[in-house]
Parts: sequence; structure tokens; C-alpha cells
Amino acid sequence: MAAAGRILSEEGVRNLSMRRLAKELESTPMALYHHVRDKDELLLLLLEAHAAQFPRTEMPSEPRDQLIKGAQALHDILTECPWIVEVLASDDLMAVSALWIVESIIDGAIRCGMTPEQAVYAYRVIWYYTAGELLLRVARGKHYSQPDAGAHREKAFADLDATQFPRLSSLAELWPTLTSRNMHRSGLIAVIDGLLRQTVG
Amino acid sequence: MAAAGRILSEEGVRNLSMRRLAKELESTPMALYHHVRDKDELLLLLLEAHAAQFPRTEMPSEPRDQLIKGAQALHDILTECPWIVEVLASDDLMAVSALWIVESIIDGAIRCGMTPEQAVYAYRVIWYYTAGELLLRVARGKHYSQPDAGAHREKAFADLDATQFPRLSSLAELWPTLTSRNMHRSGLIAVIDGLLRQTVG
DNA sequence: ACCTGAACACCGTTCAAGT
DNA sequence: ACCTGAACACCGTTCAAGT
Repeated sequence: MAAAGRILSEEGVRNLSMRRLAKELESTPMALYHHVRDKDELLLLLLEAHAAQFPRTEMPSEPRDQLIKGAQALHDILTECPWIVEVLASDDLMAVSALWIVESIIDGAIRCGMTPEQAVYAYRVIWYYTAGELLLRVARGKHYSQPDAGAHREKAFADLDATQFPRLSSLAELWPTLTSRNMHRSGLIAVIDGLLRQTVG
Repeated sequence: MAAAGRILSEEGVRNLSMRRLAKELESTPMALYHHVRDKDELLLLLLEAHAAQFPRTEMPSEPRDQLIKGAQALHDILTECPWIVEVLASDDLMAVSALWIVESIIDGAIRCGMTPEQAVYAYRVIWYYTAGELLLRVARGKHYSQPDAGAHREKAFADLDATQFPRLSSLAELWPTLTSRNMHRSGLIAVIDGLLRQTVG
């Protein structure tokens, strides 16, 4: 696990393979299969280790604040291992060490006045938004190695027909505004308030 | 392109490789590199072809309705090729044949009273939500082949400590409610209304 | 219980050579 | 201009054999 974490932090997910890990351990790829069932299990163990280390924060008593804080924690805990989202996708329940976050979100939603059905629905919407941010970050990281990272988009804007796309062509320099944690957080609040208004008025 | 489309629809993205496509064409993998620069270019050409075929719908004059319809179109155009989202992620501007959708969303947002900055921000939040839904669908599709698809989640719920996670453990049978287009749409409306309230009150 | 070597069935891509 | 064969540098995983 330590070796895997080392590769992950030093060379990125893209370079974490069973073969590469075996090399790091000066062993053979097959030896690993005596400790994990497959690569996914290895990744889930890495998430579990990471989540266990993540400090479990106190939750605010105000239900809306709890919803926001829970959703923010969901994002924060995964921001250092966004690659895991792809593995998590199949059974969209978190690692056991992070289940308190899901519990907090559902609890906050219900205490805001949502029915259990609405709370699950709200969790899903929040999860899509969060997973989208994380998965796009990973995807961006993959293409980011190429030299034409921003150049491609710049060219697309330059080629834009201003009469056909008046709004877009005026936004060329505004577009690449950095997608920061602040942007994620205010989006999260908009999403949560939108959900609250829709379900409990 | 037709051969690639055939593999895609009959065997899924997972089976679309340069080598597999060459076999389909009774050619060699390397011959393909005379027509596209790399695999990403091939995938983007497939999106372009798909987007060009997608009917360009009339937009409502009411700005909020335009925002919703645009965001819905963004989702609909990509539901049949969700695998492209990963490629799109690097330069988050759509294929040229689908740019009218982005233009519509930005236009709707500005006509709702948002500043250009806020409109780009709103587009980003909508894009994260949409991309999340699509990417999770792809990820789910990958794991879906395994026999223990739902079994794993069911076991996770069964193992839940009811005193530690009272909310979650009462939701076991509610959780796997199907994630339909309806769910996506009402989430979208919540997101958009949340964004509107946050930015223009 | 734990590990190894060889193999299976793949990838994307480059490079030099052919017509 | 278009294609080929061979190679490079990888994948995850299975299977039979070893200690």
C-alpha cells in the first residue's frame, strides 16, 4: 500500500499499474494477486486508507449548514484521490471510512424537511456535481501532458464565427478562468439551495 | 468512421481500439494514422458526426426556459456518446456542431441578468453536473459486466451499523432507485434555479 | 501460504520501408 | 499519398508449477 501510494503521488494514477507496482516492490506482478483480488480492490484499499486518515469534522446543528459541510467534505476527501471516483461509480456507496459523510448529507437533507426519497435524490445531484468536477479534473490531467494544452481551445475561440456565436466569441479571454475550490464551493451552495427550494420550498 | 460507429454501437467504447478498428476494415492499425493524428482525433470526429446529425431545436424566448432547454440538449446530445466527455475535458469547448448549445446556455444566462463572468460560471456548474452524470454512467457500464453488480452494494448496506448510520441503514431498499432521465432533468432545474437565485436574486 | 515464469490476449504509437 | 511489418513499451489477468 505504501509503495502504491508512493507511485501515485510521484508519478500519477496513469503510472500505477500492477506491473509497475510489482517492479517498485522488486517482486512479480502475480505476487500482488495473492493480496488483492484485482486492481480495483487495490484502488479501493487505497481510498480506504486515505479516508481513514481524513479528520472527521464536527457537524453544524443547523441542517442546511450540515448539508453544505457534508457535501464539501465529500469533495475534499476525494480531491486528493479523484481517480477513485471511476471505481466508486459502480456501487455508488463510499468507502466505509467515509460513510459518515454520506450519513451527514442524508441526515442534513432530512432535517431540512426532505422525505427519504428526496434526500437520496438530493444526494445523487450533489454526487453528480462533485464527481463531475473530480472526473473532469482527472481527464484534464491526462491531456495536460500534451504541449497544446490551452492552444487548442484558443484556436477554437479564434475560429469562432462572431455573427453565429456572438456570446461565445466575446468570452474568449474570460473562458479559461481557473476552476478553483472557491468556484466549486459556490456552485455547491447554489446546487444545495436549488434542491432545498425545489423539495421543501 | 462508419466502421468505428459500428463497433461503438455493437461492442461499446471499451472495444473500440485502433487495432480492433483496423481489423474491422481489414487493414492494419497503422493505416489509420494516415487519416487521424491519434485516437482522440478519431473520437472527436465521431462526436462531430453525431452532433451534426442531432437536430438543432428552436430556443424558447423566455431566458430561463432557454437555459433549461440548452442544458437539457447538452445532456441529450452526449447521452449517446458519453465516452467522449473524457476527451472533451481537456479543452472544455464542445464540438463545433454542438457549439450552438453552449451559445444558447450562455445567452440564456446573460438574458436572465447574469454578467458574462456569472454566465461562464453557471455554464461550468451545469457542465460539471451533466458531465458527472455521463461519466458515472460510463464508469457504471464498465463494471456492469461483472456478475456482482448490485450484490456488492447490497452487502455494504447489510453490513451497515444501524446505530452508527441510522439514516443510511434505513435507506437500503430506497437507494438503488433507477437514475432516469427524469431524475436528471429535475436535478438540472434545481441546479439552474439555484444558480439564478445566487447570481441575480 | 506465498511466490514465480510463461503465456494469453490485448493496448497506442513510432519508424523505416514499400508501392 | 497511402499502406505494411516489425518493433517498442506497455497493460490486466490466468494457469500451472514451485517452495
